[in-house]
Amino acid sequence: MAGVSAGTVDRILHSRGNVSEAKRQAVEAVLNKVGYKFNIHTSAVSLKRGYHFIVTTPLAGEGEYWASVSAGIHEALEEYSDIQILPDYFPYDQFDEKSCRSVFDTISKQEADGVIIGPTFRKETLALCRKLDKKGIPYVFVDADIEGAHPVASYTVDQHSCGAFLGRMLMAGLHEGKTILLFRSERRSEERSSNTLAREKGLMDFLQEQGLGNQLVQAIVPQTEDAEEIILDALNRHPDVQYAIVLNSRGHVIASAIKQGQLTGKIQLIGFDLTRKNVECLLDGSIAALLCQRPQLQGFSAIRRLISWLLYHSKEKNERHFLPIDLVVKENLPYYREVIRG
Amino acid sequence: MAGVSAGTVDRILHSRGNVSEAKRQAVEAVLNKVGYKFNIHTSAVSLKRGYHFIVTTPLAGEGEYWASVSAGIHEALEEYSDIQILPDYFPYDQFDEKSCRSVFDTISKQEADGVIIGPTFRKETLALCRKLDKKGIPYVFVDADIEGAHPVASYTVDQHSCGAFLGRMLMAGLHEGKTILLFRSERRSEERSSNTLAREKGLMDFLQEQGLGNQLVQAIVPQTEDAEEIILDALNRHPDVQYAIVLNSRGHVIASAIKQGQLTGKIQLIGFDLTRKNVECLLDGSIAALLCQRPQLQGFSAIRRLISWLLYHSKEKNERHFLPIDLVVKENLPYYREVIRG
DNA sequence: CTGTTAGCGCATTCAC
DNA sequence: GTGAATGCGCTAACAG
Repeated sequence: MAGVSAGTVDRILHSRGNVSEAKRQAVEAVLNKVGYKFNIHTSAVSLKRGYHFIVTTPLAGEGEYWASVSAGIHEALEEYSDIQILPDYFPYDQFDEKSCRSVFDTISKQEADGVIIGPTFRKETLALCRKLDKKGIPYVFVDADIEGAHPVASYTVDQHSCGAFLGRMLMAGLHEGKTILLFRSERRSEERSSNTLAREKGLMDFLQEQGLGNQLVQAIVPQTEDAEEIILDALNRHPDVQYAIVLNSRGHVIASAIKQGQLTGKIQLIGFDLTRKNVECLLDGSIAALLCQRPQLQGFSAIRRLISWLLYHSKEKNERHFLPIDLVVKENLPYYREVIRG
Repeated sequence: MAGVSAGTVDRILHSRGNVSEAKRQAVEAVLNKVGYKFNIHTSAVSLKRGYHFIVTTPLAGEGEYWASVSAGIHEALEEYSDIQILPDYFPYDQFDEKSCRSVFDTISKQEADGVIIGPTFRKETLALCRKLDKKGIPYVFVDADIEGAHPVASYTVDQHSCGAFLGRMLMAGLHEGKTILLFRSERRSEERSSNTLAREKGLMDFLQEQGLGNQLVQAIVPQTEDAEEIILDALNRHPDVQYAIVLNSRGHVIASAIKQGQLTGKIQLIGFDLTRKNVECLLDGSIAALLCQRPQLQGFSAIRRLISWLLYHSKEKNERHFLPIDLVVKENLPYYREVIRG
């Protein structure tokens, strides 16, 4: 239509240069007129080449949070199976900075076309990102964002809103004179998870605003064998407790203690994440509700975005996507399994 | 690899016949061995042809429920823009059986490659489906399912669970001696929406089970001008009301009355669907929570399924998909807009 | 029944 | 700078 060959159009589409200004304008005019839309799939077919993606997240035990992220990644690979992608997993120990450092070191020596990072340690992650930036390897964050890095995109949840959302649920149900008992996990590492901290701040800010600040008490849960005892002890010390809450995915630990103490139904436990253990507790009634953050959608979106970046340098870098926060109870649980788009 | 030509493989892949049993087996063996995966996009490219889809749902006013379904449909068309699809909208009046009948009549005379149906009237829908069955035109249900029809798939929400979910939320927050006031809309048509009825049954069953059955009272909301007055009157007659609930998307009507009566904050209103008007009420606090059923995902999935059916007679007919039920309050609202997959 | 050929949108390679 | 040729997975049309 513009009187040029396919080669020239290709050079223009991908800004490869070596095109005269006149022809460029002519072709772009036609492109606009016919509403040209890039076809990522035929492009991939034609390219023939495969891609090598590195996925580095905390080690995903079966049925745990990070396994859902992986599930989303696999759904995306299935969906885009016409594009050859080889995922390569590099899990690290989220409680051990050294493990993270050594894994990230290995990664920075690898050749890869893209990296998906589920970050935990800020310093280590930034170091890795700097190396990737230097090599020009695109990367995407899931679950948490790291300031100062330059990812193609990040897929996270606004944890402050998450905490506020929890606060709203508590406020809606809290009876006169009753209290909320917040269980905090003792972290093995010195630094507590930044996601958990942000949730806590969101919750506290909300409760303060609503004048409920003094109805919340706290207890520490150790990672030791006698956790159950300590939890029960805390529950007994606070007979007015109506809600027990946990800001990470370890709600099932509190649930065990609640079952042990025959307190099921007397105390409403609210936790985070649809892990297998938490789901079991939701079903047996020892957990009243779980807040969830679409881990599968995170994984799915990450792959999808890397593909669109690699095949078609689409849009700007540094997109920050905040995914929905879902509330799951026994009644709507069956419909939350493995749903990305239907 | 099987020593046959592409033509033969194609005949086998699409069960077009005219293939000897021996070659079929040989080819299928190879297909399995190499893990062959059909590529729907290159197939569409090669086919060159476009598709004509008919979409028939209740008329979608801007910002209303059915507009979200349409939004999902458009997102899918965007996603699959390499496949030429022409959507054709045939809205009907969901309060007028005759309008539906006449629209469905028109549709049954059209040529189409697929139909998406948002059903309201059982008899009319069944009549349409029978004609489509006869013509061999595939169709998909969104929002509601019709027994006795043979859709390729349906994308709905389990309304009974929806009602139970609402019941759970009410139970969690209900104070001693307080009541729940259920507002029912007077339907212009004789038959009340089957979705609403199923929700109601789910709610009642749940409350009964939990021994809360007698804490619920009811009031009828007319579709007339004086609705607000009648609503306020009902609220005044029941001074113990803690929760007001509505089982359809008209929660904003009750919210208006609540605002009028200066009852915001005193009465917790729970409704359905993220329509524009409801969202406004969520933001100003007159609606406490909304239950939602992913209308966009319904539309998206419907298109996606029709495509996969047409291009690759994949899987069985008659899939029934139940989508998640979400709870939206002010705090998680911002993250629920237009999210299909990220 | 089966193989050949042409062509869809796209990208690479190479000659001019 | 530019175009022509080739090939990716796929399908339709046709020849045998």
